[in-house]
Amino acid sequence: MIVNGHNGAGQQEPEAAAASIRDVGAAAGVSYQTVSRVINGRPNVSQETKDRVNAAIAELGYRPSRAARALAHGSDRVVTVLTSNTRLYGYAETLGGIEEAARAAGVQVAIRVLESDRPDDIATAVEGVSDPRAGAVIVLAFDRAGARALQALPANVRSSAAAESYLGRRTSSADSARWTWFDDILAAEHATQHLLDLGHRTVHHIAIPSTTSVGDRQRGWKRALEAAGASVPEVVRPRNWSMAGAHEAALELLLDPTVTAVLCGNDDQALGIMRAAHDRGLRIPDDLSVVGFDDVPAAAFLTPALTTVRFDFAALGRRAFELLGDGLDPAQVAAPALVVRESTGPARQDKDD
Amino acid sequence: MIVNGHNGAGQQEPEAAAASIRDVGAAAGVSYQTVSRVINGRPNVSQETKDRVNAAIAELGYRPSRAARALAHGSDRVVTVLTSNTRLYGYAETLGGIEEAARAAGVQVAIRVLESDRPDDIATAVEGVSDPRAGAVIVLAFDRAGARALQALPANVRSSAAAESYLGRRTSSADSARWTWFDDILAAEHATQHLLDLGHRTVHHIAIPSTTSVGDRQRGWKRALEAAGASVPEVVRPRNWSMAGAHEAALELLLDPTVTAVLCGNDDQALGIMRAAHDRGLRIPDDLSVVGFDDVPAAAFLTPALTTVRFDFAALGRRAFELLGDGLDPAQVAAPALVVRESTGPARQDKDD
DNA sequence: CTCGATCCTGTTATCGCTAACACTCTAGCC
DNA sequence: GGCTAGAGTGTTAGCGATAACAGGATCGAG
Repeated sequence: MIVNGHNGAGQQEPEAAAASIRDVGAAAGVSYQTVSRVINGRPNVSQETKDRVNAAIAELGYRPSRAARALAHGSDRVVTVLTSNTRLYGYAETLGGIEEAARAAGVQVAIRVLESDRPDDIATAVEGVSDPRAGAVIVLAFDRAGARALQALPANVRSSAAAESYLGRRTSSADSARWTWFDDILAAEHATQHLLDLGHRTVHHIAIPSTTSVGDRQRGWKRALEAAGASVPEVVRPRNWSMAGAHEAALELLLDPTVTAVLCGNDDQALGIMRAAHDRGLRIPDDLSVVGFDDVPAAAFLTPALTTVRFDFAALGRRAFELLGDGLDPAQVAAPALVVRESTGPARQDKDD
Repeated sequence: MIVNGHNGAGQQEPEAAAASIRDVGAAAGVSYQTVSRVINGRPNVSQETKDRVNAAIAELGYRPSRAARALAHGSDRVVTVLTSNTRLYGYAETLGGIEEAARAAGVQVAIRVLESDRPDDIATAVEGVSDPRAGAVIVLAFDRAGARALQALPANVRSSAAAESYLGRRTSSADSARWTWFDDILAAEHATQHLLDLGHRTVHHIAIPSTTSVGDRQRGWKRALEAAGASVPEVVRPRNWSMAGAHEAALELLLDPTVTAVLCGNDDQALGIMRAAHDRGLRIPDDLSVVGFDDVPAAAFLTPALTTVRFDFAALGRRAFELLGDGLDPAQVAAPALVVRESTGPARQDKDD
């Protein structure tokens, strides 16, 4: 990253030494302040001067220094996204939404990933992005690491957060933070209800890590079950948030013949379960109904195509970016919607028939 | 992003106004230069002074200004990744690798996505990242937009590139750029050979967009076919780089009963084809063998599990980051490997039997 | 007891840019 | 025809840090 400032050839070589605003001014025969005016499209510069300056800029290959600009101006147009993951669908999609909105606003986006949810790692990460004079930060608080980072953020840095649900009610963090979230509870309730309506006696649930011990998806699932008077099976907790983990856990779960419907924490898990069903000789949806969460692109092309809850993560990201501005109240993005495809069907009457 | 600098309450409120290095110095009763020394772990500062300064820093909640530091030091520890996409598996994974390496090196990572491959969009994007005094840039040159951005990059900005193959031989861009790439040709050759070995008369190919009109995957496929003396079918070009596009194109292709093996440009396309096979009543691998590229996490859990070529994109990203340093020659990352699973099998003797 | 070496700390100049103010013209006005 | 408004440009200060040099103590050695 360190650029060697020396240039043995002196000023012969136009290449090596980066031109500054003063060089441009000198070349154009105007003060460097006038150059600044031209660059920033400030009024009161004659067309002739403008042309001369632009010509000098082109000739010298001049590019303004971001650092100097930020320093003089007192702020930099940057958002830093604080997240524990950049590859999982929901995270990547949200990040994409933030990026789109930021790009449209001419704001640069930086990423800082949280290596773990250990307090010292969180502290280090937060430390690095907490330059209050620089830009803003958006934290993806979908998991514990994110939630902790959000709380660790100093009150004087401009920030907003995208979360699985409204954490404001549970956190001590200041009002300075702004939030966007999905109504996970309602979404899970609908999905569970869909399965119940199909005639399933009850619905099993495979959980994903959450910001809290009990995630909102789990909460909604339980609520629907209780409202319907169905029994509430024990929640399955795979050893990790991956397809392999879900597959492993499902292999175990599917030994139980009373399991006819499963609500998965996300589509990756659903895929793991579908494979486990295949491994156990179970047909979907005849023997087992599966519902996912997220609606990843692959969901529609699987065989059978996956019934899942669609979330507009990109919109969530865009919204989180907007919340950085002033005068906006926390609000939800478009409600999640259940997309019924082929992986859910009527309950079989009795497996042992 | 603009922070309001005024603070009605004056200095009563320790919260609002960001402390500078001078404030810390004043609070600790030393010059701000000494504070700088403490912050940067420079020698020749007494322990007592250090303690006093650290206490003042903690009390004032002081954070150094990135911008000021960058300006004074002449460079900023930032890499900007220039890419046309952040969500597709290969891109996201490579970005992840870059991020890991950068984080380990204490370098911040920024993202700039290319909205299109139109020259003016490329120019705008390149413009924004070409501050030679700031950090370095890594371009993901997997597609045309990326390749163009790479060429448009001024010679005086430190950069490296991750590409589908060694573009150096085709581009006019200076030596200042450094490269990492996979051997796509060989990988495609192996995959095609695998299918041929299974007894397939020939292998059809669905292409993905490339930096050039003929991608290296296509090149390797053709080479294997010719070496085996097999006929070279016309390449299928879906209307876009998505599952839906591949699905659509495959629906058409599979009308042809002579098609028994398909090499897809990537795993997403493979999924689209597998679904199309299902829609056409074809069984995999009995009636049709399918091979993908990338080895996305889902590949192993599909039913049937997908035979595909594994690429270590994260390693590619890490390598691209390393190349930013000095004294390294361009080199390839671990060779791609064919992972044989369930989607490929012996050719059926004759469909019309 | 004086002197140079070593430690510690302060002073000054700069990085490249923007903001605020000052100044010089040229018009347009009564 | 002197005066004011405002366009066009230059001058002077910083922004918050680092780097290079300068200076005051402290200390062992001759």
